[in-house]
Amino acid sequence: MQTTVTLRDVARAAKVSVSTASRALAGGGLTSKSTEARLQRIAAELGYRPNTLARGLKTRSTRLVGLVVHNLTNASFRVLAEVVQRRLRAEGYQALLCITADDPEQEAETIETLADQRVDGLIICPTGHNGALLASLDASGTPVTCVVRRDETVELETVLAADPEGAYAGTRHLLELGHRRIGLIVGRQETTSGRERLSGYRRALEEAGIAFDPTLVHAGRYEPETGLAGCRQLLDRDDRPTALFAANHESALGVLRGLAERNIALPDDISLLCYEDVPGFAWQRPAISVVDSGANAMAELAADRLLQRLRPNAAPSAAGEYRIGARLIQRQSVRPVAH
Amino acid sequence: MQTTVTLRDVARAAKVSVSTASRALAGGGLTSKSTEARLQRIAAELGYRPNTLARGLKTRSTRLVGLVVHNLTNASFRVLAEVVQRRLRAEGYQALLCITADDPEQEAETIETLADQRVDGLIICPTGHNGALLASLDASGTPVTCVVRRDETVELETVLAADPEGAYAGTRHLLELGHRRIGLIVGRQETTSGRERLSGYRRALEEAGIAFDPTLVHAGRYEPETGLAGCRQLLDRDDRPTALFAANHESALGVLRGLAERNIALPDDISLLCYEDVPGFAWQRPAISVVDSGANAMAELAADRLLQRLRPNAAPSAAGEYRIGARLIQRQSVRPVAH
DNA sequence: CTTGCTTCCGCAAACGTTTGCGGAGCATGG
DNA sequence: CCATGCTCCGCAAACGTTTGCGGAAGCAAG
Repeated sequence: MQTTVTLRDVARAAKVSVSTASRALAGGGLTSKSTEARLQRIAAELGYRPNTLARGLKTRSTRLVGLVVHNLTNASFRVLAEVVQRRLRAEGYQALLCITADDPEQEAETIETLADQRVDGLIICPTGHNGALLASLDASGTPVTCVVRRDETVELETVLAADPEGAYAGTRHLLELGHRRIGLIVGRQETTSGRERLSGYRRALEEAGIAFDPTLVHAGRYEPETGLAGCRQLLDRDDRPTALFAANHESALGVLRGLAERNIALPDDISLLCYEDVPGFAWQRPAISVVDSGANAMAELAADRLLQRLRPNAAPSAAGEYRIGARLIQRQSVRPVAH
Repeated sequence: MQTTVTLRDVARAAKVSVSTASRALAGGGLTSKSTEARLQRIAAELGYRPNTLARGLKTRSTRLVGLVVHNLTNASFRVLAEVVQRRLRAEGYQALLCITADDPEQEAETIETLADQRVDGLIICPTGHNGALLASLDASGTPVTCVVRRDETVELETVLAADPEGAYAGTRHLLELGHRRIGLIVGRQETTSGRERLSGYRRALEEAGIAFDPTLVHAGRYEPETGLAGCRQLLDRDDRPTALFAANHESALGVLRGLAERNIALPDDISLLCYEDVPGFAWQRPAISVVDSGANAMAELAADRLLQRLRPNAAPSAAGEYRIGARLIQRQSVRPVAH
C-alpha cells in the first residue's frame, strides 16, 4: 500500500513551495534553469507522477477522447479503433473505447457517460438518433467528429468513405467484364452508406444503359445472415445473376455460405465482388476481389481532424465533410462473364 | 458554451447546503425522504451531472479500468475487448482500451499512463517484461488480472485458456481419424500458449505411441506469414503430413494460402484443424474445423474476477490461476485419412 | 542612496466533490 | 420539566493540482 507521492512531497523535499514545484515541472521557463533541473531530478527520484484527476479538475482538460463504435468485428470499426488509438496516443491522448451495438439507447447513455468523464473530444460512428446530444456537446466546447456514418439530423464534422464512387467503381468493373445481371446485397436504406452504395450501383448501371431492376437488390443489416438470405433469394431466380456484389465484408461471408449450399463454384459459376477488404479475403481461396473502402485512411483522417480541433488555437467546429476514396483490388473471385 | 451546472447550483436552487445536496443525490438515506426526492427533481430539471474528476479526486476511485491487449485483429483480443467492455459497463465501469502491439516498451508506457489516470483496475494480456510494474500496481491497491497470457516473472491473478488440454483434444481428434503425421504450426516457444499447445500435441502423440518428430512442428508469431512458411516447409517433405494443426486463427489463414499455392484441396488432399474459432471459419467453404479456445468465457471470467476484487469488501489479491476449457467444433476441413 | 526594472518565487484561491463532526429541532420516556 | 436520543442538516476541511497576484531579491542606472 504505497502512499503515493504528491507534488507537496516533491516541494518539501526540494524546500520550495508547491507552486514553484508545479511551475518547475511544467518547464515553461517560469522558474530558473537551476531549480527546474533540480526539481526534475527530485521528482524523478521520488517517483512522482502527477494526479491527472486533480490536474483535469483545475485545467478542465483530461487528455481523454471518447471513441465510440458499433462493434469490433466489423473491419472498419476494428481498424478505426486501432489507428485512432495509436494516433491519439502519439499526441498524448488516451482513447476511451465504447461499444454501442448500433443501439440508440446505448449510444445516448454512452455519450452522457463520456461527457461526465469530461473527455476532451469524441470520435463517433453515430446511430443517427442522438444528433442533438452530440451537437450540444460540440457546441459546448467538446469537439465531436463523426466517422463512417453521418448523423443527418445535425451539422457536425464528418469523415466518410466515398461510397457512391466506390460502389460505382465496383459495379462498373463488373460491367466491363460483361456482366449484365448483377445482384446487390446492400445495407439498410436508413443508413447513409446503404443508400450511397446503392446509388453508386444504380448510376453505373444507368450509364451502361441497363435498366435498374429492384428485385436484384437485397437490403439488410451488415451481417452474414443478410448475405445468406440475399444470396438465396438471388439464386432462386430463373435468370440468375452472373455476378454478386456484397456491400460489406460480413454479408460476403453469408454469400459464401449461400453459394456453397448450392454448390456454386467461385468464380467459375458466378463472380463475387465485395465492398470492404479484410485480411481473410486476401488469404482465402479463391481470394476475394474487393473494393477497399479505405478504412485506414478514414481513421487517420478522423484522428487528424479531431486532434486539429483539440489544439489550443482551436478553430470553432467547422462542420466540414471529408471523403476517403475507395480502391478496387482485383483478386480471383470475379471473372469475365461466359457467353 | 454552456456553463456547466454544478452541485452548488443545485444546492442553491433548493436552498440547502452543498453537503445536503450531495447526500440527497447519493441517496443513502442520509437525508429525509422528502428532501431527497426534491433534490433529485431539481437536479434533473437543471440537468446536473456530477463531475467525475472531482468525485474521483475525493473518493480515490474513478470508475475506470484499463484494458490492454496486443491488437484487435486477433480473435481472442477482439472478443476480449468486446465482452469486457460490455461486462464492465453493466457494473458502471468504463474501459480504457490500450494497444501495445506486444511491445514491452509500449506496454510499460501504457501501464504508467493508466496508473496516472488512477484506473480502479487493470485487465491485461502481458508481454511478460513488465511484471514488476504490474505487481507493484496490484500491491498498491489497483487490482490487476492477467488474461490470455501469463506473466511468469510474477504472481498475479490470471485467467488462461486450457491450452494443453485443447491442443491435446485437437490432435487426439486427428489421431482418432487415422492421421499419423500431423504437422503443427504453433506460437513462439517463449510464450506460455506456444509451449502449452505444443505440449498438448506431444502428449496426445505419445499416448498414441507415436514418436514426436520435431521437424513436423513450425513455430513462429501468430501471423498469416508464419502459417504460410510453416505450410510450405511441411508440404515440401517427402512424407507429407496428412493433417495440419494450425495453432491460431491467423496462421491458419497462411496455411490456407499455402495449400492453394500448391493446389492441395481441403479436405480431400489434406486435413486442417485450427486452434481458435472465428466467424469466417464457420461461413467459408469448406468450413474449418476448430478447437474453440473459449475466448468468450475467458473474457467473461476475467471481467468477473476483476469486478469481484473491485467490490468494497475486496479480498486481498488472490493470485489464483483460472483455466477455461476448450471445445472441439467439427466442421468440414478434416476427414479420416485415406489408406 | 534612491529609483526602477527583471527575475524568481510564495501565498492563497480555486476547480467540484465527499464526509467527519457537531448542532438544531423535535419527540419520547421518566 | 429535564434528560436522552434520534433525525436531519450545515460548516469546513480535504483530495492534488494550477495560476493570478504580489513581494523579495538582485542589479543597473541615475
